[in-house]
Amino acid sequence: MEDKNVKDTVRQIFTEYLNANGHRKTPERYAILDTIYSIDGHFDIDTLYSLMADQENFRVSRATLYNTIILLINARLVIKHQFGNSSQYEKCYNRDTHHHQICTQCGKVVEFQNEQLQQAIASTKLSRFTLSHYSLYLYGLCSKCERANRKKKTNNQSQHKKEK
Amino acid sequence: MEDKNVKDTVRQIFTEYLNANGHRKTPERYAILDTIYSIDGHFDIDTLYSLMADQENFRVSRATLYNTIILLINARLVIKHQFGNSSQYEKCYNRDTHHHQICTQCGKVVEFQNEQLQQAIASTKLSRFTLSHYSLYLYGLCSKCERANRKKKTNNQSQHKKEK
DNA sequence: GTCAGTGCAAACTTTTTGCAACTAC
DNA sequence: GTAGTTGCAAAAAGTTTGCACTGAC
Repeated sequence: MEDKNVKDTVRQIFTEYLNANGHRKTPERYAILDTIYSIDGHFDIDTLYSLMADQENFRVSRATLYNTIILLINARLVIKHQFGNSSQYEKCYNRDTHHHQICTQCGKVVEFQNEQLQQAIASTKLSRFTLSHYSLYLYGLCSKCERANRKKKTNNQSQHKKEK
Repeated sequence: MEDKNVKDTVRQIFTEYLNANGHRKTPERYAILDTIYSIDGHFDIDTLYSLMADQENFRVSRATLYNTIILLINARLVIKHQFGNSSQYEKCYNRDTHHHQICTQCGKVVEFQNEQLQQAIASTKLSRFTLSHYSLYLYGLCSKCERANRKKKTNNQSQHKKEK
């Protein structure tokens, strides 16, 4: 039931945000918010689009998704990431701060937490800037790809020898 | 002349990279590398394209720019960022590690350095992952936009009062 | 001489925009 | 009733791809 509470809370936050900014409270907007808060991890617009069509049987256009997600970002209920080709989003209310570890080869994204890192970032003094949120992306090779590369390299070398 | 040295060095690193991977050493590739290393800060493909056309009077197609920049990334001479709409790149040889402060309103990007942050990130223990590089983006409002917003908000409120 | 690399244009993908229809207020 | 929203389709923006030609090896 924890989950239901979160959904109710974010709906309320969204309502307040819409009121405060003179936006209308349309069913589309709430349906989008609900769907997003039932997704774990990252998603892009296309995934969200299919998900809503399939599960919620509430069809919204892509244009509306783009419009609404901007509102949700401003309401601090969603954050936007930009790894890979398309923008990725994720819910951010009641979520622990986390960082992203991205494999430059296979594109796999792993989230991790690190108290010390968070602390270091939060305590950074910024001049003439009001921090709202941050993203830390660590790029590198996941163990799987690293192993694959080692294997490939060995093969290449033996091939080179053969050629010569 | 420091600058010339850097350009020579990166050209050499690139040559080694191309040799090691069986790629050809075309004039286009070196012209692109040279142009990139004469740019301070970030650039996108389009900027690079115009810059080469205007200044270096060496015309290369966008396709070649995309191809070459992938090689440069692999050679660790360029890194890729993804804020805003188009991918941003920057040279990375002989540059101090720095972080990015991005205004969510006007899109302005400011670089800054912070020893403590760097240390914290570098010393983070990662499981099953080989770190190659990282990006820290701090999102928020620059002082200019913040001031503008305050002004706007005040105006809106007085307008509301009038309407009522 | 060969094949990787290039330029060009077309294709593709993601996001934005213009406009008519709709509906929350 | 009216102005903010929506859906749709077209357009824009960024990137990738196919193909014929070129030039590095």
